Amino acid sequence: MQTQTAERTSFQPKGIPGRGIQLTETMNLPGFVMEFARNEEIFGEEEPADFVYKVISGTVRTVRILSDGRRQVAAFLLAGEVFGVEHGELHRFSAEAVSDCKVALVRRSAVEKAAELSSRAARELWSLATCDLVRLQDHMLLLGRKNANERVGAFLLDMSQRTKGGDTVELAMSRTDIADYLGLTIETVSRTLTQMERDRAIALPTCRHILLRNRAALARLDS
Amino acid sequence: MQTQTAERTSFQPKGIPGRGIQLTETMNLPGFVMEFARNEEIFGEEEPADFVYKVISGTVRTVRILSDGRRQVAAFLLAGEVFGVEHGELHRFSAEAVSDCKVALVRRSAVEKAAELSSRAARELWSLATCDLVRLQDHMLLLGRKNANERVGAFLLDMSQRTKGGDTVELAMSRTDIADYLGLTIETVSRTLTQMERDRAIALPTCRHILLRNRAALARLDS
DNA sequence: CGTTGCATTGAAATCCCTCAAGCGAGGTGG
DNA sequence: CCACCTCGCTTGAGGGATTTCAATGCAACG
Repeated sequence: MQTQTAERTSFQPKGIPGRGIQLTETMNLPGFVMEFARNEEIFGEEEPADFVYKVISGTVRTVRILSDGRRQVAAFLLAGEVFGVEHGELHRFSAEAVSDCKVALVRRSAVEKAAELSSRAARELWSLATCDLVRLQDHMLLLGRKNANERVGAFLLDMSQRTKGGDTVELAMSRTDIADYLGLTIETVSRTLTQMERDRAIALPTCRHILLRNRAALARLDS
Repeated sequence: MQTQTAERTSFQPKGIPGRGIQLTETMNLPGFVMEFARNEEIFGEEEPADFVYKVISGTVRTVRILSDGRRQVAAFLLAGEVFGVEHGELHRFSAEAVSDCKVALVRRSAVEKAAELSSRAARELWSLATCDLVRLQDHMLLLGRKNANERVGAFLLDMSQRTKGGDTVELAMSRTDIADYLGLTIETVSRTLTQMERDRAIALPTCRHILLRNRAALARLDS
């Protein structure tokens, strides 16, 4: 899970240094791009939150872990999405590469200065946070009150919408990641998907490649 | 549950109109105070989010409901806490008075203008959102990965800390509210509290009045 | 061709939910 | 004042959804 992050400590711009990173619509700030291999840690819990991150390509997960190893995936971040924005000085969760991916880093101080200078930037920064809030609230309802079928159904519909692949969903993440995101076990996720296939709601050409055959049936599980 | 909110539609300042509402440290904006009776709705899901709210006294809950009636309490807001800040034009959840309470209202437009004019205000507004994020992330871990004991234990410790009542916790909310907050049933909450009392971790002089006798035992349940 | 890392499947166990009854405090009316 | 009701909380018994434990399948890789 945690491979070396030693290279991080040197902070060598891996991309085009000084080139602007389009963090939000109007915030174009200096930064650099780094690549992370599958399962590599991007930052760890309790580490200083000196950067703000944006996924360029690939998929990232944010994770919280209990002392006994129980794990909760807080979010999956797809290309174009921003993460690592924190309230305090430290990260409250860790971030890891689900697949090999490219991530843009912008100094937090630069982001804060931009927000200081431009109310438009400040508003966009606030918008990032409140977008996250909306997502988290929905997810809280899912974790607190939905059963396994509803959780998996909502997950597939959400991924389908976000990846814009029509009825085809390419999952970058493993069953374990999905389970930890949905508050289930890997076995329950697997069984639920199998059952959905039997019910002709989906097709599973391969385990990472899912075809939505009956969105209505999946949506019916939702509120 | 939903008593009349008709009086809301007139928006008569109930407090000292024009007097500043201390929304955050530096944001002192014109607004007014309203009182809500126990279980009265403060605003509803899908209603225009024209105001930002701050609890003056009493306790408020924010709620999301599934079509079949399943309910998730997203948060309990205590005196001094701000709620109703939204990403879009509409509220994504409803807010109700847990107990009789006083709530200050500030026009959203006023808040946005303040954030426009002062980067300090903008930063504080952002801070409100990210504070919520931290809380929601913790709660997500609770809902996704903790068992009934851990959930109730964490809830008691959290309430104890926030109400600053030492080892005494006065619960403003019913078992139903607690259950819907923790993603459990009312019966499980009740049984868990009873068991904690048997284990001498807490005492229950009355059902709304809880004494923490062994914080370590409660905390041990946490990560 | 064995190994390794997921994913699937089955059987048994468990935790929590559901259903149902009882209890106690508070309010109301006779 | 007491009977009566209501509402919220507690308690019990039984059941069910999900987890746990264990085995198997399967594709990728050296």
